[in-house]
Amino acid sequence: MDKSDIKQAGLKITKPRIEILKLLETSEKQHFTAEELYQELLSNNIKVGIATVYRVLTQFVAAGLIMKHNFEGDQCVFELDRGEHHDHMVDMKTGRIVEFHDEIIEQRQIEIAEKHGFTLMEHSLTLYGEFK
Amino acid sequence: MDKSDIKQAGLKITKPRIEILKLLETSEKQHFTAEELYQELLSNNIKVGIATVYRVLTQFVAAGLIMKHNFEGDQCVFELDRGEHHDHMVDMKTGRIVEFHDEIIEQRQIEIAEKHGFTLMEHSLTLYGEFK
DNA sequence: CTCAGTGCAAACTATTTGCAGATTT
DNA sequence: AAATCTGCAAATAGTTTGCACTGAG
Repeated sequence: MDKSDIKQAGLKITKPRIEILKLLETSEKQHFTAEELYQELLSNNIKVGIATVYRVLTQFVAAGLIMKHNFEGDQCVFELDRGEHHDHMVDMKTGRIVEFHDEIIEQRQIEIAEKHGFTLMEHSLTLYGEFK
Repeated sequence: MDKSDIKQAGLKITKPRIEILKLLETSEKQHFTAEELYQELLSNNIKVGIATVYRVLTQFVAAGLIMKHNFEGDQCVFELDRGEHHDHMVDMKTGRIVEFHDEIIEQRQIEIAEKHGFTLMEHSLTLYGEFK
């Protein structure tokens, strides 16, 4: 149940929060900019302010419910954190985003970090190109 | 010689361009935000406007002289394109940036792209953590 | 001399914040 | 009722643009 996640994060269960989480959970599309979420809510006749969308997203990121990505371009995208780490391929023409995971790369990163005396906390790998 | 690079890019050889390129070429620091470059130029008693710095950087990126990176946070960083591809490790405490290159990871990315019918054009891999 | 380049200030875009009223618990 | 949350509008931060002047070729 989604609502309990909100509560567990120490946040009150409000309409904007429920609806944003629902969108991220049930949409076919998995990655949204704040603006896209905002527009989507409006289309669904849910009145919210864009400021609330940003605030809620920030809180959800802090709570570990969702993740925030900084792809190329000027907007960040958000997606539900389903617990399975993955990286992204971004189609530069269409904006389509596909996820992937590769153990060899993951492993290599750890080795490289060790070799450099670097405590690896997170990483971001994004491939840019075009789907045929 | 740096000036010829500017000319080859179809740009006139002007003070701001020469100085920005020189900074990127000769500084110990390899990665700069637009603001840092601007401040550095001012400290060296070179009068430029921040708008010019942004314009010149954009032109240099288009010309392939420099590269632009979108690490976490809100500012982009620029570095000279020395032709040798590399990825980055960013120290989240100090901001220190160290470059690395790993053939296995590079290779893996190509394979993954192929497997997904994706024409890989560029990629960005950044490790976040802390140097010991 | 001509056209590209520059500085300045104003414009823009994405995001954040202050505040008074509305909602959750 | 108390504390959090919300919408609105104003504020920010980074970056871009319009314009009249300057400087490179």
